[in-house]
Amino acid sequence: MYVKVIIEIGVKAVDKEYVYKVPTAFLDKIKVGVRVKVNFGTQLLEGFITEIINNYEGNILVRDILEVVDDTPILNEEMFKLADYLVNKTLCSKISAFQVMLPKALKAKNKTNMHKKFNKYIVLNSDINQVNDYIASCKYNSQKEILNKLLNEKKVLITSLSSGIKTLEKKGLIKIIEEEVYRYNIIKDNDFKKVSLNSDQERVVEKIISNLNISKTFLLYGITGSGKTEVYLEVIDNVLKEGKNAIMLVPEISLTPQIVQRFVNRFGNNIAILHSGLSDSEKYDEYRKIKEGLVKIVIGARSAIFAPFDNIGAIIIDEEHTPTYKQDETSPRYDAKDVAIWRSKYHKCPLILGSATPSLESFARAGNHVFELLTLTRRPAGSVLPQVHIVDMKEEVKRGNFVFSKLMTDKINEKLGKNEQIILLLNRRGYSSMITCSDCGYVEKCPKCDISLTYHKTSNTLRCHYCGFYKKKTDKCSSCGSSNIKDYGMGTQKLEEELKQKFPSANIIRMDMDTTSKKGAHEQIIKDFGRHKYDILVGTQMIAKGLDFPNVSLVGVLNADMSLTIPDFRSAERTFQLLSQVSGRAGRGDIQGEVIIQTYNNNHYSIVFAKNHDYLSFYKEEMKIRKSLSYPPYYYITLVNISCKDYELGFAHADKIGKYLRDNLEKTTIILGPTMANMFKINNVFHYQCIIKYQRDNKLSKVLKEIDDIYKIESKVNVSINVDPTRL
DNA sequence: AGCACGCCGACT
DNA sequence: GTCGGCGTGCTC
Repeated sequence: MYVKVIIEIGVKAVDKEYVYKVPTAFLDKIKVGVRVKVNFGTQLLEGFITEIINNYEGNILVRDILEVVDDTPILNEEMFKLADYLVNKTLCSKISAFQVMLPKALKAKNKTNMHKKFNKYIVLNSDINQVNDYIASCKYNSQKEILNKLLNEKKVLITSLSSGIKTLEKKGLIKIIEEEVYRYNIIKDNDFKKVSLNSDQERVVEKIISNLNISKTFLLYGITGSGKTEVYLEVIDNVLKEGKNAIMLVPEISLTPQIVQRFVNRFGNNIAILHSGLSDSEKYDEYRKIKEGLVKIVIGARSAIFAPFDNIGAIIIDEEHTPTYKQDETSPRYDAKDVAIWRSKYHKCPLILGSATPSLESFARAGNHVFELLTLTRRPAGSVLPQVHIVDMKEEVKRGNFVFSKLMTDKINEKLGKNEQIILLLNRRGYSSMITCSDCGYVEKCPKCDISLTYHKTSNTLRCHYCGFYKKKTDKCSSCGSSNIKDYGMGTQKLEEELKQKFPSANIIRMDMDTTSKKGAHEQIIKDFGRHKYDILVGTQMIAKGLDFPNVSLVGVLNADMSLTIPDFRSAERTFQLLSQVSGRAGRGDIQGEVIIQTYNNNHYSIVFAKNHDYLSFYKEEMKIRKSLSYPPYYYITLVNISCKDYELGFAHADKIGKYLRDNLEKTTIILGPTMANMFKINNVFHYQCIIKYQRDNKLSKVLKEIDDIYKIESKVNVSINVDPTRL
């Protein structure tokens, strides 16, 4: 007897089935889906049995299986089929498809920290200039890589002490810290009372539970405060009554104890929570609880969609528009929504996508009756929407107010005087440099792609990283003629200084990547702010979720334009979503909330429609633009990224790939590029990209596979393919 | 990914 | 003379 085995190596070149012989002693232990230990080259490795075959007729010398690891299969039939789907859809390796479905603890190489409660991290221990000097003079690539990573990420999780880390620690450039792994400890509140549903919610719940045994996707479009969570709770309740299980995805950022508490109150300890704060062994514990049927509900971020239930009754994806449901960085580049649709078909159960600001893709699908649209439009009685002011910063700048408009200053003083709290939202700056007019806020755009042009210092040009269009940088703003144009951005630090100077009596807390890198720091800040330890909370997007504080009467958006000028065709959509979230947070009547949005683009439709809580008008306007420029949802997009350490060689291959795509895809398909990717040079590797736009192309998947196959052998040039990317 | 093999430069 | 750097190639 022989078996086919997929080896546990995450490399495309060995992503195939290898045949091994089964010694007679193991004959009864061999099953498809169990792990085995085998010799592979000179190494001892683990792999998964994918097929049992009776005889092998190839002429390769077949080796023996050394050990059978599991008594019962790790992979079931659904997982095999789902892996096939992922391989086809995202062009990932089979082993990476298996790995994404399983906890890391099952990996053979993962022998560290199985029972530890602490994670080890490395952080920088000296100033940035010193680090940069060291990088410039150091000849060891591993050390340079560590330092570069730390410069980008500030804190890096480590599983072992490499010699590079040891050396850097000895030299005092970095230090190793240990942090307790954060754990939820939520106890059912027995005093809690079930909220009764209003007629709107009842109608929606009825519709869903009358389809509990059908694979069907619902788009639950419910304005902020309309009670989507009660609908989820009720649907899950019905699913459990049928003896089935439920999966609910929420964005990592809103996986807060408060949300979890509501589910625990209703369903007790029937719930597994999967979030990034768990250690590998804790994730493994949760996985086993799910697999062994000890829990009926899974709540978690993106990867929780793979929860190994074998009788799913409903899948819910809350805040479905959130881009993090798509894994863009690492293979498999899957979209949890696609996996959810696949699983809902497999299990014949409904999928509910909920949002107050649905993605254009989902709303368009609802319009085409691919999804069924359900709406919740009623807010609870007594709730009052905040008053939203838009401030034109072009006028303010003329008066010398660069950071705080007059209205913002006055309102902050007013609220401080009444002992009420304030949240200030500082949009994070885009990742590439744009040239902004300080007088009118105009950012030069590509005439063909309608995205911001990025400034390239070396050639003094403004370039579009979608299509390659470029023009020389001029000294005058092409909108207002002002010569006051520069690479302008307001950092959190500058803002903080100005805040302290202007409002010296206020207690201010900052919340961003720097202040929340410690586990639990995020929750601590929210808790402290909720207890009014601080008057003003300043932060980036991450605070937009947690604006539900009864004593907050003013939310200020300091630079609404920052997300608008990010060179991405979805920048208007992202801006609308963010501002809607900020403006839709209703007060309970006792304190009237106010929102101030500062912007240079005060007439931009995404800002105006967000102020008016008008999703439908935004949708219509944005769809027109998407249509005229052939963007999603009218066209699909696939991104081909070509990277290479050698500038010339990288370009040559990118060019060749571009030509190949043009020659072999259908004529209706649009191919842009190759261009230099937005982040062109990272860690001395050059990145090029081709953008493929298509409505239907029967040749695409074959052509992409061909390219992928060629470059998994080529070692100097790396090609990664991203189907339906969330950003370009 | 590892690990071996193999081909060049700077050391006991 | 050799130790060790990392480019290349292979793994049932």
